[in-house]
Amino acid sequence: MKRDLNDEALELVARRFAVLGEPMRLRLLHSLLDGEKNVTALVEATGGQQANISRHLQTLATAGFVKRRREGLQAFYAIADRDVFRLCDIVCGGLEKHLQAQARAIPSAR
Amino acid sequence: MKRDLNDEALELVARRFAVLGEPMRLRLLHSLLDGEKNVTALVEATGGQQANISRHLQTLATAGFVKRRREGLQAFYAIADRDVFRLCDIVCGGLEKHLQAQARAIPSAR
DNA sequence: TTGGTATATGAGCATTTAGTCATGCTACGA
DNA sequence: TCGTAGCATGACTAAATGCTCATATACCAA
Repeated sequence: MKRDLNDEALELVARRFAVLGEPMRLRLLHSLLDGEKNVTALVEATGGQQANISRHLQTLATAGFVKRRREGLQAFYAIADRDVFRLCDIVCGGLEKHLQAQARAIPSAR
Repeated sequence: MKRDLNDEALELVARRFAVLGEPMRLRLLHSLLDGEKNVTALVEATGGQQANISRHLQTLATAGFVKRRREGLQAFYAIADRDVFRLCDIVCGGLEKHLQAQARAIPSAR
């Protein structure tokens, strides 16, 4: 099944992958596995700086991976698209296969 | 199901996403959908520069998404991990949902 | 109104990375 | 052996991006 592949769509798809291509953002998504949290809680959970966490959350929200809910002073973030975990599972699976293949290629490392 | 989340694994997973986070690399993978191709063919198919294509292929190969086969003067590349298309399908699906949600949020754009 | 709290954001620096040019390397044919 | 074709890679530039500091904004309580 050949997909229509115009430049704009390609950029959008690549952009979504790129958003997931940052360890801190994956860490944030992981922290949100057990439900929504406010920024302060995410700062503590990830050990990052508040400004940085806030920016990453903005990036994740813009891409639609998380959603934001304001409640008074606080902003609560939650997973908006659970497909993100299917993606991570597939990547992790591929990663395992790849690392095993590398291990086979370098027997001394086994 | 909580995953063990050490920094190293996180970097590896993020790295794999990041590799898919470039339009030209997605274009290359797409070009390889119908079977292996040599570098020259991929240069023509994507309209890129030879040096750049070669670098992107290197990146894809290091991540294990494509494999390389030398035959005389030529280097043939082929998809090594078809899961990459499952990933793209999920991202495309999420992208559609996200764009539709944005469209609903900005009725004038409909 | 004043002060404090939670989050967002402007500005700047540092790092990474895509792209390009030139060149190197390897295999092959004459 | 010499020349050429196909591909890889060193060196460089430009752009994008993550991070941090300081500050702005929004909200709440006294």
